[in-house]
Amino acid sequence: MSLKPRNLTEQLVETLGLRIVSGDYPVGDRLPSEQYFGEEFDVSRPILREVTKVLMAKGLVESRSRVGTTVRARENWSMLDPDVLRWTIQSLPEQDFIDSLFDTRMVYEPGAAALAARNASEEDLVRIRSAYEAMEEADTTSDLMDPDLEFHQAIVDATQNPFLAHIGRTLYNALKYSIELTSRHPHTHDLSLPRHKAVCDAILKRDSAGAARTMQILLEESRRDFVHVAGIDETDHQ
Amino acid sequence: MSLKPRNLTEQLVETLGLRIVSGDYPVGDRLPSEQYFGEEFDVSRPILREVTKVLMAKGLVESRSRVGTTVRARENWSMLDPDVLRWTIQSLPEQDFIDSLFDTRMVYEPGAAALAARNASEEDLVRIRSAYEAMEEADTTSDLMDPDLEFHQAIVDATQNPFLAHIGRTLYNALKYSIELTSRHPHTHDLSLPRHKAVCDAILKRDSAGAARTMQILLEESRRDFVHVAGIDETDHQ
DNA sequence: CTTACTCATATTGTATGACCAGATGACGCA
DNA sequence: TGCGTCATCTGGTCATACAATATGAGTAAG
Repeated sequence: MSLKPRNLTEQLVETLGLRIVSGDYPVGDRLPSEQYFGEEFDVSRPILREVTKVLMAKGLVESRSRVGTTVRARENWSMLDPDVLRWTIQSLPEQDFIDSLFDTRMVYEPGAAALAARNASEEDLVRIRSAYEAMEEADTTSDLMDPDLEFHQAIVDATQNPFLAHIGRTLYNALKYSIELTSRHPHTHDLSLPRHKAVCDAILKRDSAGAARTMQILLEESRRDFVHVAGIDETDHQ
Repeated sequence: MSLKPRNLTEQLVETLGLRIVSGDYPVGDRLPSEQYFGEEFDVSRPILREVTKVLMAKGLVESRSRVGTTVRARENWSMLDPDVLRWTIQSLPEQDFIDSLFDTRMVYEPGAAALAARNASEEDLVRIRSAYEAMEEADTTSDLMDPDLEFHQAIVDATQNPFLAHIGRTLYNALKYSIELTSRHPHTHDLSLPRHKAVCDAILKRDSAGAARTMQILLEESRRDFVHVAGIDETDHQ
């Protein structure tokens, strides 16, 4: 996934972005000059300049004319940028990432579900139900992932709010990438399907309070599934 | 604010980004070639290429080799990117933007406040209280804005969650920019200060349920203040 | 010895021109 | 009409050059 660098610039963005997020170049420090990087990677300066511009666009660095390019403080990084997120996953301990991710989901997804119950169009409702039905038909936990994410995405899209929809899209992609990266699918609870159904039904009935409540329960359980997997993994290593 | 294009690339990013977000180049359409833009703006190709890379990094366009650069679907845009947000504000009807923004805040800020009540460090608590005290000392509504935003920022930072902190930072900056752009400060309600105090106290007492509840009330009121201003403005124009 | 100035250097900003390779679409041929 | 060929367009990459200024070392003045 996303490991198909189509050109030199993307390759270098990948390399340098990961280095920065990993802390190889500490916050506040100046990056090596364009000329240096040009020699290290054997690419021309225009390429390096394109790379720098991309990293600037993602908030990782800032460039001052005739001075150099410095790493910006973490709070300026575009944490929800797909690339930054991916680099974060690759360089952070997995559990920390999962914790932050689920904290975020639990903060905003119940409210998003409530809003979706109010704002969803007929097409949105169909999409949500379809996603749920696809979950019912999944055989293995890995088959379950895509419809599951589609279910959640359909809900946040149904809020009709571009910010919420975007946040959801980004987080779910990150979650998916994280699962694929570790090849460890969460151990799905038996109650998972009924609880998704509860959320689905609440939204279809446009019961926003119920949507929020059931979504919260769903997320708590989903989080436990992840913790469970992580726990198994740790004991395996001992 | 942010109207200080330091170099050609940033100028052009500003121009083209705004054009795209405004819909001058429809979604799915191909942008004019690099050569064309080079002639329209009288800049060299490397500059145009840097601009394109930046717009790609923000999710606005995608570039396929030997084919062209096309505008991506809106759901791929990095809606929380400061630049994209600014262009959105400039091209969207203001009320739509405010609505979306407050919907988002109301979805995630009560939960963030609750999390902050649990996770805040001692420094965070001091910062939150200081921000509140600065609000008390403000004389005019425009003096109130900065401490107000700092108050909310301090709270989301106190969650210790990089995603939530980043979302907050971005949205508050957008809100600030929107206010400054229209020069219309919200008509602050008399109960605004006590209600901020309620949130502050709840977090200081580490009462997460109380923090969520008081924050929700605060936001509902704050939203009304904005609607009020917008209403006044409309009647003025008639 | 301290301060102020000068200047070479380093570094980013910009432009030009060139070549490559692949996607595209028009054209001509069967 | 249908197919294959090919000129053209477009982005990808490179080499090179010059501009402009922040920086810091070195120098001169006090």
